Amino acid sequence: MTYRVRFAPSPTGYLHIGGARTALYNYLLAKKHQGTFVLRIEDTDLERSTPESVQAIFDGLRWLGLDWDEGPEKEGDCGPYFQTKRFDLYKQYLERLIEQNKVYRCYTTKEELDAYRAEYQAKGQEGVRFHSPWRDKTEADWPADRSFVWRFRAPQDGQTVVKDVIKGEVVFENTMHVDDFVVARQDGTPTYNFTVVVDDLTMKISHVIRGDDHLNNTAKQILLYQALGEELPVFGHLPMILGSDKKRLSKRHGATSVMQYKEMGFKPHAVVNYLARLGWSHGDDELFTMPELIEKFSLEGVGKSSGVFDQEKMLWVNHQYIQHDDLKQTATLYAEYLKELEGLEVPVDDRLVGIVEQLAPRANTMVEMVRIGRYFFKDDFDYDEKPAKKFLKVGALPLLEELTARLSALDTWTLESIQGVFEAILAEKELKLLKLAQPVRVAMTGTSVSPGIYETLSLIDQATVLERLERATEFVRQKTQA
RNA sequence: GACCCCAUCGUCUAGGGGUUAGGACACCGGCCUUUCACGCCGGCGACGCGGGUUCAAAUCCCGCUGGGGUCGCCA
Repeated sequence: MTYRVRFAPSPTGYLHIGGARTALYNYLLAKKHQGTFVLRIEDTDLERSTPESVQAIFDGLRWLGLDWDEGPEKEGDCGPYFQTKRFDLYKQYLERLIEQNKVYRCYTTKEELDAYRAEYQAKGQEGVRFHSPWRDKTEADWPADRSFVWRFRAPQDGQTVVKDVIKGEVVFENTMHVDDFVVARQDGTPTYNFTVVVDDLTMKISHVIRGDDHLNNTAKQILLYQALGEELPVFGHLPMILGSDKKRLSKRHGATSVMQYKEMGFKPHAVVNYLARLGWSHGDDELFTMPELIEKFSLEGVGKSSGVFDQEKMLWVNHQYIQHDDLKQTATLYAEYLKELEGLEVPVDDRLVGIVEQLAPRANTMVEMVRIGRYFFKDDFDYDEKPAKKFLKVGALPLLEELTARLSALDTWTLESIQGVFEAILAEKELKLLKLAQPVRVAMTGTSVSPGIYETLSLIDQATVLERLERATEFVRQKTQA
C-alpha cells in the first residue's frame, strides 16, 4: 500500500504542540512506508488566516525537522496546496453534487437557525437536528430576493460507521448526528467538511491521521465520499493533549508554541522525542533517534486515551540530548545561543567544546547553559553575597596570594599543571582541597557552583585567572579594612 | 443538554484472563565527591466504583462515576 498522508493546519496562529505531534505522526508514517508527507494549508477562513501564520507553521515544522515532501514551496502533482487556490476544484465537485441532487438550496436565515438551535438545545433528545424546510422544495419555490446556501441531503436513517485505526469502529446514528450540513455558500465558496473531502480525494490521501476533535466530522465526510461515489481513506484519530489540569492544552498552561521551546533552549529532536512518546510507546523505550522513530513507529502503538503535557519530562529528554549528543554539534548550537542571548561572538573551537563538555551534565536547556556558563566569557559578574561572605574572607588571603604567585609562574596552562600547583599548596599547608577550591571558585565564577575547579581554571585563560584572583584578593583586603 | 471518545502510580506508559502489576519523569533516601551536576543503588507510589462471565478478572461484558471532545454559512 502506498502511503500518502497529510498535515492540514489552518494558518490562524503559530504551530502548537498538538499540531506538531499530529504532523510528526504523519511524517513518521510516511517515512516508515516510503510514502509521501503532504502539507496543505487550510486557509479558507479569510478573516483569520494570515501569511505570518503560514510562515510560522513552515518555521515550526522545519525547526523540528519535519520537512514535507509535497506542499507549499515544494509543488507536486496534486497542488496547489493552499485551499484558497483550489476554489475551481471545489466548484467542480459542487457541480457534481448539484447535478446528482445530493445538495439543495436552503434559504433559511441565520436568525431562523439561531432560533431553531436554541429550541432543540432546550428540548434535548426531541428535535435533535436541524431539518430544513427547503430540503424538498423545487425551483418554483426558490425566492429570488433571498440568499441561500447549499446543504447536503443527508440520509435520515441508518448508521454511518467510522472504521478508525486507533479508536476502532465508531457508530453514528444518522438521525442523531448528521444534519443537512452546509457544503457551500451561494457564491460557491466551500465549507470545511467539503474542502477536506475534495482535497483528501484529489490529493490521493491514503491515511487521514488527525486529532480526535475531528472524529464527529468524519461521519459527515464519509457521507460525502459516498455521495461522490469515492473510496474512503483510512481514518485514524489521535487523542488530544491536555494541560496539567486535564483541560485542553492552551496558553494558560504555559508555552504552547513550538518555537517558544526553541527560545527556551530545547533541542528540536528533544521536542520531537517527547512528543513521539506522548501518546505512543514502544515497550519501555524512552529515547529514540529519528531513524529509530521511523523504524519503530506504528499506529498500533498509539494509545486511545488523551495525555497530559509534562514539561518536566520534556526537560529531562532535552537534558539527555544535551548530555549525549555530539559535543561539537551542541557547541555550535551553544554559540548561537551565546550570540542571541549575550551578544557574544564565540568561535566553535576546542575550548568551546571543552566548556560544553563541562556544562552539558549541568544544564537542562541551552538557555540554562548560557546562564551557568557566562563567566567563561565575561568578567562583569558580581560575587554572590552568601558565598562571598563565606569564602572570601581573611583566612583565605594567604592561600589566594600563594596561588596567584605559583599560577603566574606556570608556563604551561593545562589542567594537569594547574592541578599540580593546587596539590603542592595543599600538601605544604596540610589542607583539604575544599578550603582552597571554594574561594577560588567564587573568584572565578562569582558563585559557589561550577564544574571541577581544575577544569574551570583550565578553560579560562591564565591571564584572566590571574586577574580574577587579584580582584578577589583586593576584595578581601577592602573588606578587612572596612 | 444530546451525541462521540477515554479510564494502570501525581505525570507519560508496559502488561490484555493466573505477574511480587514492569519502566520513565518528578519526589525522598544513600553512595561517589573539591562545590554543583552526572552516575550508581534503594524507597514512596497505580489497575476509579458496582455488577456480571470464569476455577481464576487490572485484563472480557454491562452499568455508574469521572475526564475529554463535538454540536457554525470556523477550520
